[in-house]
Amino acid sequence: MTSPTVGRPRITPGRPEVDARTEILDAAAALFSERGFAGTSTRQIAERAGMRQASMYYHFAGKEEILLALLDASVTPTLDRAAEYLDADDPVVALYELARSDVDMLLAEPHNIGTMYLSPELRSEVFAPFRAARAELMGVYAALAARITPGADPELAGACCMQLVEVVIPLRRDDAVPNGLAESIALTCLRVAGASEEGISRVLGR
Amino acid sequence: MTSPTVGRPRITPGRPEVDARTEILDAAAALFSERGFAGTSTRQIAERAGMRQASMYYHFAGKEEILLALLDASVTPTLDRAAEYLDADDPVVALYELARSDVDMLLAEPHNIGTMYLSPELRSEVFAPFRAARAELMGVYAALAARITPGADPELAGACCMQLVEVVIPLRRDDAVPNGLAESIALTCLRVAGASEEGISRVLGR
DNA sequence: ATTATCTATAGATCTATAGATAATGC
DNA sequence: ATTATCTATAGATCTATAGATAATGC
Repeated sequence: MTSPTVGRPRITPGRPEVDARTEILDAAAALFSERGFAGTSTRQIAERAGMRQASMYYHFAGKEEILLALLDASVTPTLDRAAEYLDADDPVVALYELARSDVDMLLAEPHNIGTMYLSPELRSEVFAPFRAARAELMGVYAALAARITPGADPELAGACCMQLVEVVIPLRRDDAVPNGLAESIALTCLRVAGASEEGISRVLGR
Repeated sequence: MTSPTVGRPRITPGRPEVDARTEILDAAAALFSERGFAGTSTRQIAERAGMRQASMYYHFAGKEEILLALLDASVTPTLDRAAEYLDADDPVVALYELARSDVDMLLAEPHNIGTMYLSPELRSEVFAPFRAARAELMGVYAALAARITPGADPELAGACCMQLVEVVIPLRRDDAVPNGLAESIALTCLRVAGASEEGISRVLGR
């Protein structure tokens, strides 16, 4: 977790208190978010992380493994939390809280890593676990929406809610995140899922 | 518009009735949508278009110009149409029709070119006109939403409506486009914009 | 001896240009 | 002569590996 005491020193010393792996992940997150996966070279990552291009390979087997580590770190806590909301007593409150916390999570990431979620490189087999986790998250949105409005197409409602949550990605990219965004989007998700005015005021009046 | 009669023949003849420029655009749209801009090489584009890599440069100055042509062709008709809805008598009907036709347009594209809208390569100055057109389209959504619910944040409502319309992009990528998608999404946009039940039934009962 | 870096580089790209060539048109 | 292709290639990457090196730890 700190600069190594062992091993050949870097030409320019790394940040103290941060280990090399974290420096690489942080550099890659910034670059992937801004230029995309294919548009970022291993040299750029290493340079931003304060080391030589080849040194990166001591910590990661390749560029894909770096992206995989970033995506896993971003989706795992989200999914763990979503599972808790699934069996909540009140699906309206649960959907609100789920959407709100997902938006907050996307805002709390040090870089706008959500930009990568739609990236075509994720089609590769390497990222199958990440795609599966995303599908599972969408399933939670769909299940909550189905409990709120039993008649509607739950798949579509789930996709719409997730899509709506992810509006934070372009807004953040354009530095256009307003105050109270998470609550606004969560509320909008309730409307998308067809929650009644009564259900909505139940959430707001807590 | 047809295979050229003049000029050195291709090694493998192109599709008849389609000019080379169109073949290049079509090949690039397919590849950009599937692998992204940086992930697609000029060689891949040319090969899919049935010509040698260098021959492409007779028709386009470079890879960026191909993408620009594709994006322009996709956004220009959309924007022209949007302007007509702006001054409609009934903003609820107008928002519904705008969203519906945008979804239909994204579905009608021969390839899922909407995938490129979030691509980080679009930050380049070359694509400023495209970004401006998108901002203008979002302004139309915002203006209609503001007329429907004067109290709310119009910027946010516009962004949410556009984001919702673009749910068609991941759905199409996953081959999960249900019947009546355009109408469902357009209706959901009305809910997002805060349309009253009365306004919604006005749209549905036409 | 172990660790974490470094330098150097092989081999595979990739983009764009130069210049030749094979058609038609005049 | 004009057009639309071709071949060939320069020059700039880019990824990953091999092997050397400079620290600490034992």
